[in-house]
Amino acid sequence: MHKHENCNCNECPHHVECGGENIDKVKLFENKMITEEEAYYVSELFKAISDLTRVRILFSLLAGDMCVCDITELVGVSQSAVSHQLRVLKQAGLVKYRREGKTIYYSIADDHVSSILAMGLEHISE
Amino acid sequence: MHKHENCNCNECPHHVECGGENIDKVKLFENKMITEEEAYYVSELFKAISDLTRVRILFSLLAGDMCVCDITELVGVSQSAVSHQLRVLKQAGLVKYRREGKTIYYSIADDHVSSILAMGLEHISE
DNA sequence: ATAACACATGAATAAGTGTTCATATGTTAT
DNA sequence: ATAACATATGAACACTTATTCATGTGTTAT
Repeated sequence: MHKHENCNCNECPHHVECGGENIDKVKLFENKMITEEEAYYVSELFKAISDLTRVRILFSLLAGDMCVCDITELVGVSQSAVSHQLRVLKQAGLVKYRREGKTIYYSIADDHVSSILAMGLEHISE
Repeated sequence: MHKHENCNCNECPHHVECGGENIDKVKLFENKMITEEEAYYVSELFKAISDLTRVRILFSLLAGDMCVCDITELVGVSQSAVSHQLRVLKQAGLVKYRREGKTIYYSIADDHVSSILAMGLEHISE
């Protein structure tokens, strides 16, 4: 870390003293640090649960498989909006689907997803 | 549910047949359904973990308390950006902080947050 | 009091996101 | 084949959001 003036630029970190005491712990942890790629996937995962409509869809599906029209009715937005959001949830691996004739049934992808949802609900209820 | 033509409007749900078989389960579940308010808080919670920078900040803090300048160095974005995102995390109740002289130390708010982060990381590692 | 430091914040801008509207796709019944 | 149904999708628009830049606030040392 080099000497500097009071600037906020990125290349010239503007702390000298505080870095001294913690820098060892920092360096130590830098190896175990989550990778950029992992962090990205984690953020994408939670991004899929960060929208009101998608959350309502997911909690609806906790009751069991459900077709798009039922979800639409439960959530109370347009069928188109539900379809768009189901695609996001599908791409995030949070839901899966099966076709039965004209109807397509969506469901929670696995128990892991249920757990995450449960933790979220639990967390806000404190 | 009333008779309808082939329209996509919200007031005129366009399914007749598929509603028949599932509508009981739907009605049954409508009572236990997550409230709009709960869903909103859940979505806000996960929204706070839905950004790459914030995820990297949170996983950094899993190593222990850390001052803003160390976080800035670890995450590799500007100090201003880190401060802005720390505010989001603080408002979401995911981190807390304490002041020691000029330095402000941030830390994970509680074990619940750690659990949610761990589940996220675990989920993407499959 | 002044200067340097550690951090926060307001404004502005660019990029991303969710909904609606219109229409397309795939399925079933006639 | 045609019509009706269940769902998906592309384009457009309003809205949100993350960063940067400049500056402000609070603290410590001189």
